Parts: sequence; C-alpha cells; structure tokens
Amino acid sequence: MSTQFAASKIRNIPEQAILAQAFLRPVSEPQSQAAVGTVQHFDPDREIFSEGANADYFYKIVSGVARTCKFLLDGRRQIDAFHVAGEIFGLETGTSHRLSAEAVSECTIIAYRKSKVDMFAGNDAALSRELLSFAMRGMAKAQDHSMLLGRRSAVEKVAGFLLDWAGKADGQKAITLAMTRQDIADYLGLTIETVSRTLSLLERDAVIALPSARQVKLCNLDALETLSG
Amino acid sequence: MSTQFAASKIRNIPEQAILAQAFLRPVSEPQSQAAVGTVQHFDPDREIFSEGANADYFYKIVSGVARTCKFLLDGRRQIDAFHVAGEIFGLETGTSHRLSAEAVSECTIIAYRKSKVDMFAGNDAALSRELLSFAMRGMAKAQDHSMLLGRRSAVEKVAGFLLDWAGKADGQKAITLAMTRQDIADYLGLTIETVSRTLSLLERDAVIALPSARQVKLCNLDALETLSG
DNA sequence: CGCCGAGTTGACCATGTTCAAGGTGGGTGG
DNA sequence: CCACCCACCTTGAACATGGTCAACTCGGCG
Repeated sequence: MSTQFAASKIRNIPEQAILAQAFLRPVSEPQSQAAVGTVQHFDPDREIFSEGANADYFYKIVSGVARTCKFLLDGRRQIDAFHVAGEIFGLETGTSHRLSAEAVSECTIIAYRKSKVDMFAGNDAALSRELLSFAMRGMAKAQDHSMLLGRRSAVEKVAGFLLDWAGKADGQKAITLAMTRQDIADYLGLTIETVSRTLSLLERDAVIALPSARQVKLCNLDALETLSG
Repeated sequence: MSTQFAASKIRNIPEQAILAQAFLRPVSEPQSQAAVGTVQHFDPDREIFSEGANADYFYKIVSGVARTCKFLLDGRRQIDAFHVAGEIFGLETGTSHRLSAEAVSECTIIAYRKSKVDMFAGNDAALSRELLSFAMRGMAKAQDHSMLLGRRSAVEKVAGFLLDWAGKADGQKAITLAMTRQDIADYLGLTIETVSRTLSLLERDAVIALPSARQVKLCNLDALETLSG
C-alpha cells in the first residue's frame, strides 16, 4: 500500500534539492517525486489525516481528488477545498492538522516529512519563495471561499462552483464531478437538496446539461458567469 | 500626514535586519519601526488601499483598527478580517491587492515596501520563516472564517464574533466594538438588522449586557461558548 | 432645539431547510 | 440475464431562518 524510498541517500543527491521537487516540479515523474516521500493510495472516502492529528507530513496529490474539511460537534461539515493532481495540502505551521483530509475519488498521493521543510526553508531561497507562494495562494483561496459563502445566493454559489471546477479540469466545457452532491453542498454551505434543485434549475434554463448526475456540460458559459455574480 | 525615514542608511544598519522588525518585533518602539516604513494616519472609513491597486506596500497597524474586504458589483461587501495593533495586512504574492483595506477607527499604520521582502526573504532565514508563518496564520484564519460563514446560524456567528473580539481585546469581559453593526454584518455574512436582533436576544437572555451600542459586557462566557457552537 | 447617522424593533416576505416520498443506475447474486 | 438492492439523486410540500422594508429611538453635535 505504501512504499518508503530512500533514494536520496543512495543516489547521493542532497535531500534539500529533492524536497524542492514537491513544490517546483510537475507531477509527471512519479519516480523522482517519491524520492523523499511515501507514495500512498486511498480508496474513496478513506481518511488521509484527521483534524488534530500530528502534522508530521504534508501531502501532494499525484492523481485523483481529495477534500480538506472541518466538522462541528453536531456533525455539520464544511469542506474547505477540493484538491486535484499537483496540489499540496496538509502543510501547517503548528504541530497538528487543523483540518481533516479524505479521498474523494480513488487517489494516489505522496506524503512528505514536514521536518525537512523546517530544516531547509531558511537556506534554500527558491524553496523558501515557493513555500511562501503556496501559503499565500492558500490564503487567497480561503478568502475567496469566504466571499462565496458569506454573500452569495444558492444559484451564484453553484454557478461559481461549476466554473471553478471547469477551471481545474482545464477549461473543458464538459466536466466530470468527482464528488457527491453532499460534498458540493458542504463546500458551498448549502444542503444537498438545494444543490440538486439548483442544478435542475440551471438545466431547465439551458445553462447546463446533465447527461448523468456526475457529468455536467456547460452549455452557456456567459450565462453561467453572469449568474455567478 | 506621512513621513519617510531613511534612518537605516544614516545609522548604517542593514535594511534587511530592520525590515525583519516588521515581523519580529512588537509595536512598542514606533521610532525604530518607522525606520524602513512610512508612518501614516487614517481617519475612520478612509481607504488604505483598494482592490486591484498596486501591491507595492504592505502594512502593519500601530494603533486603531482596520478592515480588509471585497466588494461584489452590486455593492455587497464581505469583510475578510479586522486588524488590530501589531497585525500585518496587504501582503500579496501577486502585483495587485486582492482585497481593499479601510480604517475602521482612527488608526496609525506603517507602510513597508514589498520589494524589500522579495529581496531579502530568500537570504534571511528568520525573516523567511516569519513570513511563511504569517501567511499560514492568514490561511488558517481565512479557513476558520469560512467555517463560520458556511455552517453557522446567526446566533452562533454573533456569539463566535464576540468571543473572537474579546480574544483580541486580551480576554477582557467588557469589550468595546470599534466597528459599526454594518461592519459586523458584512463580516458575518448577515444583515445589520439580524446582527442587532441577535445582540438584543443575547441581552434578553442575560448572556451579554449592552450598556451602549458599542460596549458589550460578556456576562456569561460559558453560555456564549455553548451558543457559538 | 433640531438634525443626522447609527441602532433597534416590528411586520411581512423570500430563500433555503427540513421532512418525506419517489426515481435512477450500477453492481451483485440467484 | 434478470431481479433486487442500495447509495445517490431528485422532487414536492410545509416550514423556519434570516432578509427586506419601514417606522421609530437614541445620542452626539451644530
């Protein structure tokens, strides 16, 4: 299920340089990626880490989709973000994870030791910059998400989500939703019924088509953008 | 209104070390703080910078309260955060500000050139770490805010906000709100009326007291924490 | 004193939630 | 191969929470 490589020492490449790959390189070379990380595979809905757990590792997605989320005591869930190939999550300054992470679809991820980042971040200028940029992007994403949650109607939320996801799927007009309606609802701060109704509404208005529950065709991008606010 | 110091060169102290003060030092020495920054003063509701403007400077609050926010085309506003003395805002990786910033109360602020951070971040390990930690804290705050906005009722939001603000005001049970009801509403994703009603409700239930509109006494912290979810 | 902005309160309304009843489709076992 | 099942999704009707609109209060200041 998971394999630990120690290629960095065997091949006599400085760990620092290899670690930088986590940030600087695309996911096209799984072999070299794994050099300082542990490759792991998760079935849908499997927990990757849980809120409060030790944040010794952070993760980069090779394939599939994962979600990071928080739970309230009564079971309410807020999904913070969906992560796709190439994205990093679970990197914290504190010692424990502030969010849980789970696989949405089947996914392959690489776990990196956080301690190595602590060691090298100060010395390697490029890595340092990349880390900062990662954190700032994360901050920007979370802020945009706040805007979405606080001041938008159901239609605006759903339209915005579809455009967002289409962006991740590289701008295709036909997109495949990796997640359930419940996931979408918990991401948008809505109920599953409202998400479903809103999608039906968009379909009725010929803004989208729903050949199947998880397949969405964006028929009218302009209308969608207008609706998203 | 604003004064440019060039003390670093005069006193022959490396700029890099002085810049680090922005992150590493408390706000207790305004003289030295100003060494690499421009001290500025803002009246309530004055714009500090606007969304889309060049992000050449970032800011640290010396005194007073500021807010960072976003606007939708139709005027809806989402306040991202309130900033108090010692806090930094307006630091971006991109070239332009993604949020606007305005003074809530009268406030004194120091503006730092961002380019200096770009120059030194890679070389100075401590500064680098501090920057990263700043960004990660910002990310964590924005994520918590999302949780608040997405999955909480009006009472939970208001109760949470009061506890939060009490925390910033150093845990005092009697707090002074620097902001208007409208600000609170735009921070919590509610309307001004709902905020007002909810505060009245909390007062009726003896959870808080409202000697004046801006003065809140937290009479029953336990109840408040329960209500905040 | 009267004005004005901020805040409160009330009545009504709309959006989204809740509860409940079907529908659909992919997988499994007879 | 078909029937059944189950998870996921959709749809409807009643309801609740918070929004909207409007009147009113309060406190500071010319």
